[in-house]
Amino acid sequence: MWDIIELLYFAYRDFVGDPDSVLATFGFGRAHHRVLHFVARNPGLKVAELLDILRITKQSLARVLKQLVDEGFVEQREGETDRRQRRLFATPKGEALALRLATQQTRRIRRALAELGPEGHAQARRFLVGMINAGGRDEALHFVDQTTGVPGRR
Amino acid sequence: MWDIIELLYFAYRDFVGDPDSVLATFGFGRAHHRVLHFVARNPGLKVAELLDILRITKQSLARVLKQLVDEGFVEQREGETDRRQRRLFATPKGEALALRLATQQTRRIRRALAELGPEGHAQARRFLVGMINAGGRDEALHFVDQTTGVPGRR
DNA sequence: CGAAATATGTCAACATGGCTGACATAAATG
DNA sequence: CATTTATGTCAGCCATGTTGACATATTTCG
Repeated sequence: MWDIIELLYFAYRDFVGDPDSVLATFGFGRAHHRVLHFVARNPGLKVAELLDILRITKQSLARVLKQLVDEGFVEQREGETDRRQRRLFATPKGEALALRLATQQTRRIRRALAELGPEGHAQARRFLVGMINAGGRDEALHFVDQTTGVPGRR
Repeated sequence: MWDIIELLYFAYRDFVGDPDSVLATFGFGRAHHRVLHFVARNPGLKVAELLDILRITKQSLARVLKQLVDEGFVEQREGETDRRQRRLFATPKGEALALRLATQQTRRIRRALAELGPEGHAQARRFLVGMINAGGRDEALHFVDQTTGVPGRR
């Protein structure tokens, strides 16, 4: 198992490092990336849901979210049924960036899966799902699968 | 691929979260964990090698390493052939902690792999190796495999 | 041998992105 | 109308990353 522990470390390190240079040109960091990614993937996401995905505090989120909104990557709209809510949407500009960031990571994943044969994707997926806390697994999968707005086909 | 991006995020989040509570009781953070882990796995590691594994600066390393040394989890010994070197070793106390931290993560991994069938370990391993930068892959595998001192059997 | 390269340590200052606690506002709900 | 809910915000702290400059001991090389 020790090999998996270390490989997970190395793999994740390189994986999240992909977007760094692009992010830097916008003055953004990894925190911005995570927010933008999940907003782009889940149009109309509520702030509370985003907090729950990221498991950070309101204040930590506010810092990066404000920048994304101010610079026109994310847009907030009043909830249709509940006007207290600020539903979050990626703007076209935001979606373009999210797509660009994801593209590099996708390339890396595709390359890795290519070495695994036809069942690779399903296998990798099952492994990763199994690594998630049993409790939060359904919730995580909800965000992973039940996506109505993949960036690029809004 | 989007599902893998997100699952990797969730899986890694939970995976690295396992040791947090134990670390907190020692006043340590994740940075200490990483250092202790690689030292325990590679007895006699040179500082330069550790810097290369972690990809952090000398100053960042110094901060956490000093604490680990001061509190008796890691020990520095002069290199036998090159006396400029400070080879790093986990003390018995350090190895015990490393083992304890790894045990939780190992349990999680074992559980995830159990759902994959007999080839699970090899498959997960190949996937993760494929995710590592092609350039640094050999070097990473060097540390993953060529381990002379698994904590617990020193 | 003496100069240069190497391995490591250290100081000061700064950035990012977590955190807590307290408090504010508007809207929904009972 | 009182309470709860969704969100925002202020102030400050902490962990861990960064840069740049410089110090020390030791090895290596011309």
